[in-house]
Amino acid sequence: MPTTLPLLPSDAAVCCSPVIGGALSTEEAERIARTFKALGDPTRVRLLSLIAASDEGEACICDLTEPVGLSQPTVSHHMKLLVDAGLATREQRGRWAYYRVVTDALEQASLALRP
Amino acid sequence: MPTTLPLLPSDAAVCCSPVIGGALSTEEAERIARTFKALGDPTRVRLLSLIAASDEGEACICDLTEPVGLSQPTVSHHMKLLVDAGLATREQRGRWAYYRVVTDALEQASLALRP
DNA sequence: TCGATGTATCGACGAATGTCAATGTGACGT
DNA sequence: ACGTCACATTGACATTCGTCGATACATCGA
Repeated sequence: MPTTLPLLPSDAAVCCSPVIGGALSTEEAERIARTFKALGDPTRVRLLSLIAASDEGEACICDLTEPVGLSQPTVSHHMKLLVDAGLATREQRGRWAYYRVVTDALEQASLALRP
Repeated sequence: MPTTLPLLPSDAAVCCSPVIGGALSTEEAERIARTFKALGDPTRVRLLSLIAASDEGEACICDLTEPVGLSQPTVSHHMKLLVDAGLATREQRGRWAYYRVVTDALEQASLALRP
C-alpha cells in the first residue's frame, strides 16, 4: 500500500526552498505541496489551533471531537493525516492519545512562503 | 464541556489570525484553509515558482505549459484556481494573459503559520 | 474579411478526499 | 475475567479534484 511518507527528518536544508526565489524542482514542489495539502482543510486547521490553544499545548481526540462537530473516526482520521504530514505528534498515554503541534514544521512551512 | 476561548473581535485585519496562538473560528479556519488548499498541489506550487522566477516576474500560459509538462487547458485551470485564491493576478495584454505572483498573499499565508 | 494564435470553457473520466456507521484493538477498573 | 472506555481501522458512499480532448472565444496580422 502506498504509505504516505512523513516529511523526511534529516533534511537540514529545508530552510532554503522558498516558493519564490528560484524555480522549484518537481521533488521540491511535491514536498512543499504535501505539507500545504494537509493544511488545506478547514477542519485540520481548526484542529491544529485547538491543540495549540489547549492546556499544556496538547489534546486528546475526546477534547477535539465536540469542538469541530465531527465524528470520532473522522477526527482520528484527520489527526493521522496531520501526523503523517509531520505537523503533529501523537503520544499514547494510557487509554488516551495526546496530540501536539510540531511548531518547527509550521515554521518551516512558513519559511517556504518567504523570499 | 468546551473550554471557552478568547473571542476575537471581527478583525478586518488579516494580519493577525495565526493558526497557533488562539483557537480559530470556523470562518477563519475556512479562509486560511482555502489559501493552503491552493498551495496543496505540486503543479500549482511549481507554477508559482516558475512565474516568480520569470523575467519581469510574470509569465503567460505558453511559458508555463512546457515546464510543467501538462496540457494548456490544465495549466489554465490551475492558474484560475491560483487567481481565485488571491495568490496570482491575471492581466490580458493582446493575445496573451500575463500572470504574476501576489507576494503579499504569500506573506500573509506565511504569517498565519507563525506564533 | 479571414485565418492563425493564445486562452478559456465544456464535458467526461478516473482518482483522491471527507464523512460516517460498524467493528476492531488495547488499556484500564472492578 | 469481564465490561468499559478511548481510539484506530474498515467499508461504503457522495463529493471534489486533476487531467485531457474538443471546442468556443478573443485578438492580431495579412
